[in-house]
Amino acid sequence: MDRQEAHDRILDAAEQLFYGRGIQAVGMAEIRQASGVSLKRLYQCFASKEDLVDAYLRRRDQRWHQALAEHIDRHRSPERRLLAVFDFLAAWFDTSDFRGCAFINAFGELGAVSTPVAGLARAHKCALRAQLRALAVEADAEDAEALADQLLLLVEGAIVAAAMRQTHHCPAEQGKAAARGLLNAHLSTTTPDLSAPPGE
Amino acid sequence: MDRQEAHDRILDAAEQLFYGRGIQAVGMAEIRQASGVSLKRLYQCFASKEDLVDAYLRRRDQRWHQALAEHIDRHRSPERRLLAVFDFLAAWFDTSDFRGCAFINAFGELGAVSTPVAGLARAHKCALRAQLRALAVEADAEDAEALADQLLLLVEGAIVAAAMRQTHHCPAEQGKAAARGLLNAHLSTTTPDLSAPPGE
DNA sequence: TCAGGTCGAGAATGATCGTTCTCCGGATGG
DNA sequence: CCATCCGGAGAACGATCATTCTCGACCTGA
Repeated sequence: MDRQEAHDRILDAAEQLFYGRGIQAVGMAEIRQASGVSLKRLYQCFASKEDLVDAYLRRRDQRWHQALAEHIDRHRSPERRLLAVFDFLAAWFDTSDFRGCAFINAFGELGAVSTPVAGLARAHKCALRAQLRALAVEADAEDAEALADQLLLLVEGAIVAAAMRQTHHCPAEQGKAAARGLLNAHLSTTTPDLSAPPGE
Repeated sequence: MDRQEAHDRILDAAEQLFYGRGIQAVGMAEIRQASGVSLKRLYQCFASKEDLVDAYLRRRDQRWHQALAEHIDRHRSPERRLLAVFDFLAAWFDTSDFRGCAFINAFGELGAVSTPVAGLARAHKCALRAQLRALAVEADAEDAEALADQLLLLVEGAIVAAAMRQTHHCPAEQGKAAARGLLNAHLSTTTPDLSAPPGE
């Protein structure tokens, strides 16, 4: 097993464990065991647990945004692209190991105590807002900034609600419905009513 | 110092520390020092850290909901009462020690590892939804359940966004604006447009 | 004054954790 | 065949933490 493979296996194990149980709840020994990499190698690849956490969050951020972008890019019409965000969420929420937003969780756990973690969480949300803003601009919203802000609330709210839900009602559907309403409101002076869901 | 006062001082110190820095980041010794209560007494009042965390979350839940209800009850008109939720949030977000929702944070940190914590967090959000539902019913929304769900997304999203924000834009205002839009949409068949903020 | 009880301060205990070190087997190069 | 390096397994170290224990001071009631 070469260095690169060890690196990846460690990061895979760390992601699954950190995300699934919380960062402070999993020790380096457990990551070692789950990855099948020796402790020595582990510390060659990542100088400290802090480094590993950093790498975990960075890779997750990149993958998450890429997956979201791919989901959006399956659609052409600006409205559909915007609403596709919530379809992406719905699919994510149905993942068997879904446990909320890794960044919200990490921020709640370590945000007050680790500036790097707080910074990565903020950067993740900032990038999400930029993505939503771009969609709002595409959709010709009157005030794209305001729409982006409001959509961000819906997205984050849906993620939190989905993480804690006990019922099977899908917060992504609720968010999508709300987003349709907001989008419609932001377009109301120039375009026809979109309140009724278009067939898809 | 009698038992009751010790109990309260411990809980006060624990709340400030747990909320401000995260539960696992603060040790019993620090709570002892901050509360000025001896370790022996601390363990007489709370049999374990788990107990203390439980009590912290229960008291915070009760106080938070009571403060919200009081804020709502300053208004009479159903629309005002509903939107007052976001004024409550705005005031909360401006608190100097604001660090997001204690329950979202606790859930992210311990939800996967402690069933009591997960249960308390879920109960907190469940009560919030019930409160929003009541407001939606008062306001004669066509579908109070759906409106409550959507408002819940806005509230939780606003809390998360406020916890992480770097700018001084207030997510509570964004949430309020979005809520006005949603409320209006839910009333559109029966009542006049409320999109324009009423003077207050 | 004494016996009994309570309390605070902080040391002791036992567990866990991040990190480093030791030791050994095996691969490699001459 | 030998010397050298590298990696794996896991013991060792030092720190921290939750929890308990010790000890001495202080109060109380007779």
